[in-house]
Amino acid sequence: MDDDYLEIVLDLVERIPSGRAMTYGLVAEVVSEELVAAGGPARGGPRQVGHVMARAGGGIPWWRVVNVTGRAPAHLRTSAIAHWLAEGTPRTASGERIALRQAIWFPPQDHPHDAPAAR
DNA sequence: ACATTGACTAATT
DNA sequence: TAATTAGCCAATG
Repeated sequence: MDDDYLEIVLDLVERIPSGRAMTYGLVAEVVSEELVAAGGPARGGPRQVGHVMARAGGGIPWWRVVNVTGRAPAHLRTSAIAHWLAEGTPRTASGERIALRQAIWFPPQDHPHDAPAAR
């Protein structure tokens, strides 16, 4: 993937507020929208986002990006949980995963509570 | 060009 | 809730 793609993904991830989270799929969708808005073709998917994260390594709040089940990858699970605890991210009773319904975050594009018809 | 793989997801069971 | 299966998109061999 291009550095372009990488930049957009990382920029988005860094905008996720402390104590909140986004899923890989959601990140992928927002990035695609950005690409289209920039005049390019939509590309990438959840797995591409994952690859970007892997390449970026540290230096970004990777623990705020989780899979759709609210869990972090096996090898990072423990430290991710520590971060969630430190940030007060809503977690499930088991503590191993994030309570997505409460923690999920969407970029501030508009958050109208009742405007489902648009687009 | 084909097969495999991966910080994934959605639908079934 | 957890395990399986089949898609998915792009990179790699």
